[in-house]
Amino acid sequence: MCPPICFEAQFVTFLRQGAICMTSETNLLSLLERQLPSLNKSESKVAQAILQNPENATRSSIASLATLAGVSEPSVNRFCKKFGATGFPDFKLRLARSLASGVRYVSRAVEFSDDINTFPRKLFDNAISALMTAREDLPLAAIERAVDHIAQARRVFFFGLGTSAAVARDAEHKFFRFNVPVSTHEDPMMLRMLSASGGVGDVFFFISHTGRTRVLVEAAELARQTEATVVSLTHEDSPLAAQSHCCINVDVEEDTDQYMPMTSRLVQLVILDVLASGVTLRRGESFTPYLARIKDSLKDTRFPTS
Amino acid sequence: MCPPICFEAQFVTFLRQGAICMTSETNLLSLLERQLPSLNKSESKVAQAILQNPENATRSSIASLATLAGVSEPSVNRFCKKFGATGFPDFKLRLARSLASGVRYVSRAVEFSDDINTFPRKLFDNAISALMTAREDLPLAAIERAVDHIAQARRVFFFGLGTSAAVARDAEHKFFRFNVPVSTHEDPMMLRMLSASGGVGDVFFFISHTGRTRVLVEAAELARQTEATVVSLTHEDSPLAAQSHCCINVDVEEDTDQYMPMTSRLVQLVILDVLASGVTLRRGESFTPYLARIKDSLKDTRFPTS
DNA sequence: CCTCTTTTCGGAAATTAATTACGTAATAAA
DNA sequence: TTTATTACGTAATTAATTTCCGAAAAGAGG
Repeated sequence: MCPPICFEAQFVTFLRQGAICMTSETNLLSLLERQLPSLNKSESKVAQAILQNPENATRSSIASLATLAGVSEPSVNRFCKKFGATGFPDFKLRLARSLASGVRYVSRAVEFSDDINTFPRKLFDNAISALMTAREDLPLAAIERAVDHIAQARRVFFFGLGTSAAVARDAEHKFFRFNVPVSTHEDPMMLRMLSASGGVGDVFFFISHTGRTRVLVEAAELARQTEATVVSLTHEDSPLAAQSHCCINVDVEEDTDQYMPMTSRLVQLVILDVLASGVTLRRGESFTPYLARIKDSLKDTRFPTS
Repeated sequence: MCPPICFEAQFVTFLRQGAICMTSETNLLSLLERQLPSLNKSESKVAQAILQNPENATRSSIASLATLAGVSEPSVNRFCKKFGATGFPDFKLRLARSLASGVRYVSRAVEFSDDINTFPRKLFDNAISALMTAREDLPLAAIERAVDHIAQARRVFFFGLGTSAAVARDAEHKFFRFNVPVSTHEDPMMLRMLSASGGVGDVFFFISHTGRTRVLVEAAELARQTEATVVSLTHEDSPLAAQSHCCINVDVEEDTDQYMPMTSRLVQLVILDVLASGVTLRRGESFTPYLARIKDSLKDTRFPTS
């Protein structure tokens, strides 16, 4: 057995030989793409073969992949080790995981060269990846405090502008069920006046992707000067967050589509679902008949199921 | 080589022997859990060993897993085949995929016993899984036709009620950018009157989870009697779909949360993103400065980034 | 309770796959 | 041109998986 120092030396050698470091979270596919230019001949053959049909690569043996790439089996093996795997099977496993995470490209903008077969998938990929990222790092403490505030609220106001107005509207459709007066407003004058009118037990819930919209920040300032509680669903490092008693951080990597917000609002919506569920749980099991009654009230508005 | 009939006979035999059918999308972990009671002694040992630490199972060889489960290697192999894999490595791959999808349980409702550490994750899991399911089966043809209609439209009306009203509002915020008059309405009277007022080039876009809301279906009928085009984003087998020239099927497995719609609207939103992107692509690259101008118009409403 | 049938399961061989060792060719450096 | 280094493949080795077959256990019928 080697003493520890020996292992270390081996590891240094290993790095020298060009091992490619990868955090466990990085997507293997995109790593391959990025590294492609820096690989040597046979390695890049292997990389191309894999990228060309990654799904297939996870199913093949080292022999068939080697044939496909036009290299020898040891080359494939070396390739795998270079990318941090212990060997070929391990590499396949990592690859499968990357594929299954479903999001082939970490986050890719739609391009004008895309066609119907590519861009819808990209958009779904982006949406999924945004939710997965958010899931990994949920601000549970803030969520819990927000639930506390809402569950005890006398009134709740949801304020959002632009895309966030739709989110606020959605929130209104959820939270009215809790026996608390809920409203949404978009008129800046109303925002200011309502904010200034806040009192104990009022919750002003601000929704904003940037957290920098003047109208909202100023309304939050006004609300802050009252006895009311200011909750925000926005980016942590923003003027709006600074004005909040409780900020639920939504730090979605900037939307890849340049011209329309896409993914951030999805995360906001799911977090609002979380809050609504949190309040429901707080209300306790005895509350469900009430929710059921609300739901049933819609029965007669629909055509019966055949 | 066997003639086809032989294969078929083999397949029947295979099923007789208790092969467990699994669509490619079902989560392997939950399948294992479900089937656990119906397995025989050694099989259930294997299943338990896997469920107890699935992550570890993907990393072990058939030998170590067999030892861990206290059975022989062939038993593990038979187990794998029973679950549709071609063998142990293939099974590991499927398992890895299931794990990586991150959504351990296909779709689980929040329960009153849940706490802050479990229910937010469940909701995110459900949302992600809904989007992943939808992504696998995108109605591309319908999407393409809808994009055609919208891209050529003279006017577009987005009609949705309840939760779908928020979705419609979101759509409005996207589609106004295309130089086409867009509006959203919730008043049933307005819906009827507007629908009846349709003409060539008008697109009536109905959004509904159930596709059975009377008000919407009736409005669609009225619109259908005009020269206008009726597009719907709803369930394929619904009265609303029946009234549509073009129905984009959203077939999200019924929301697990009993009292509030959760996941279906997310899919609807992303599909609307897809449509908006589709129209943008149709408009061509020369259109982007225009989009940029719209975006820039908001600059002065925000506090500058520090 | 016994016998026969069916199913379950593991041992060992056979097969297949992956890895290592080593040598040659190619490339870069001296 | 020589030497050192890296890149790559053949062949040998090792490991892992699968198949085959028989023994044991569990049920079915008498």
